[in-house]
Amino acid sequence: MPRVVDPAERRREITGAVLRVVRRDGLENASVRNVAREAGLSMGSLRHYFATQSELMAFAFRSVIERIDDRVAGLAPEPDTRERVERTLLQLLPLDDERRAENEVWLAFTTRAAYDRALRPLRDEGYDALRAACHAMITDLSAAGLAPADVPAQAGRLHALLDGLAVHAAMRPDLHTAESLSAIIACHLDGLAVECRAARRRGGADESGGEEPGGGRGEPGR
Amino acid sequence: MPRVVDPAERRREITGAVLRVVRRDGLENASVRNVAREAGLSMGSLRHYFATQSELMAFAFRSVIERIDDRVAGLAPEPDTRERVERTLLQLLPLDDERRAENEVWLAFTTRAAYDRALRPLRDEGYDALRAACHAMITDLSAAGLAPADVPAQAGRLHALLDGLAVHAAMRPDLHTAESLSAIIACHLDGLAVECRAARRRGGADESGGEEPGGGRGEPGR
DNA sequence: CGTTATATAGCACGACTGTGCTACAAAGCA
DNA sequence: TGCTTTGTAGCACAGTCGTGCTATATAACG
Repeated sequence: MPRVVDPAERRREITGAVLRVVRRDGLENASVRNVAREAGLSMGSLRHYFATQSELMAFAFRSVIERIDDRVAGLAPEPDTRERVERTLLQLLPLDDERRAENEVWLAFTTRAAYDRALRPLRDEGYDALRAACHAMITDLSAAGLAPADVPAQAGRLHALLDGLAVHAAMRPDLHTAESLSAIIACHLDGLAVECRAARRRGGADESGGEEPGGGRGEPGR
Repeated sequence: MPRVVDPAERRREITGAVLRVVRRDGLENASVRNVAREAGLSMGSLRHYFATQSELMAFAFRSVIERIDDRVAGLAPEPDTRERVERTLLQLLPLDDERRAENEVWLAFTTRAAYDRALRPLRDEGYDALRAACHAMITDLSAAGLAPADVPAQAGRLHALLDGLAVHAAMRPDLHTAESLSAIIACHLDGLAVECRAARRRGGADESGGEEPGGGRGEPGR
C-alpha cells in the first residue's frame, strides 16, 4: 500500500496510542484491539507492525525509557555541581504533564514486570540506568564537598527518594505539585551538604576535595 | 449447609487465596475463577461471600492495609525516640517474606487504583495513614533534637524514601536485602540528626527541646 | 506492462472473563 | 415433622482477548 509515512513513524504513532490507552484505562486495558482503535488502525494493520502483544508493549516501554534518557542527555551544561545535580533530578521528576504521563506508564510497566518475564529486562535496564545516574550524581557532590563520602549508601537513598516521589506524584497528583516535589529535592540536597560539612568538622576523615567548600546555598533543611 | 466454619474465617481464607494469586500471577490474573480454584472453592460458592469481583478485591486490599496497621500498633513500647522511630520504620519495610508479599500486593493495588475508582478510597486511606505516621515520627524526632524543625517537608521526604524503598524491594528483591534496607533507614535517621544539630549550632532558631540533646548514636552517614 | 513487496482490513477460532441463574445439600427453627 | 436459611456447586450467556489466516489495494521495481 501507500508508503505515505515512514514505518518507523507509524510505530511511533502506535506507541503514542499505547501510552494514551495505558494512561486513560490502565495497562490491563491496553489490548491489541483498544490500541488499534486508539491509533485509528485495524487490528490486522497493527499486527503488521507488531506481531504480538508483548512485542508492542516492550517497544512502548522502551520508548518511555529512551525519552527519559534523551531528556537528561539534552540538559544544558552547567558548571556548578549543586545546580547541575538539582536540574538533573528535577528532569527525572514528573513535573509537567508529559513527564507525568511517562511516569504513570513507567509505574504500570514496572508493576507488570513483576510477573511478566518479557518486560523484566527492560525494567531492569531502566532501574540500573537510574541507579547509575544517582551514583554519578552523589560522586560529583561528594567530590565537591556537598555530600557524605559513603557513595553507595547515599546513592541508594537518593534513588529510593526519587522513585518514591515519582510514585507519590502518580498516586496523588493534586498533593504533589512541581513546587512541593522540587522543595523536597532541594531539602535533600541541602541535607546532604550539611551532613558532609558536619562529618568533615568532627571526624575529618572525609577526603572530599572542594570546588565550593563552604558553599551550599540556602538554609539547611528549609 | 454446614456452618462448619465461621463465615468471616472463610472470607479470610479467600482473601489469602487472592493474595497468593496476585503475588504469583499478578493482579490482572486474579479472576474470580482463578481465586476460586486457589481457594479450593467453586465459583458459585465464592460468589456467595463476595457478590462481585471488585468487592472481593476491595476486601483483600483492605485486609492488607489492616495487617500493616496491626503490625505497627503491636510494636513493643520503646522510650528511646530514635530507637522507637527506627523500629517503626523497619516494621513498614518488606524485610521478611510475609511483608514482601504484602508489599507486592500493595503495589499492585496501588497501581490499579490509578484507573479503578473503586480502589481509590482505600489507596488514599493507606497513603494518608502512612503520611500521618511519617509526620508523627518526624515530630517526635524533632522534639528530641533528632530532626530539623521543618516537619512537613521532612515528613514528605521520609514518606517518599519509605515508599521508594518498598518499590525497589519489590522490583529487585535480590539487590535489596533486609540489611541494605535497614542501613539506608539508619543512614537517613543519622542524617536528620546531623542536620538538626548543624541547624541549631548556626542559626539557633531551632526551638527543639532535647531528650537526648547531643546523642544520635552511630557515625553520621554510615 | 506485470510482478512483488508492503500495508491495510477483517474474519474466525478457541480461550478466558464476570455475573445471572438454577439446583441441591445440610443446618436451624417451627 | 416440615419450612426456611445458608452454603456449595455449576451451567449459560454475552463479552473480550490474542492471534492465525485470507483478501485486497497500492507502491516500488522489473
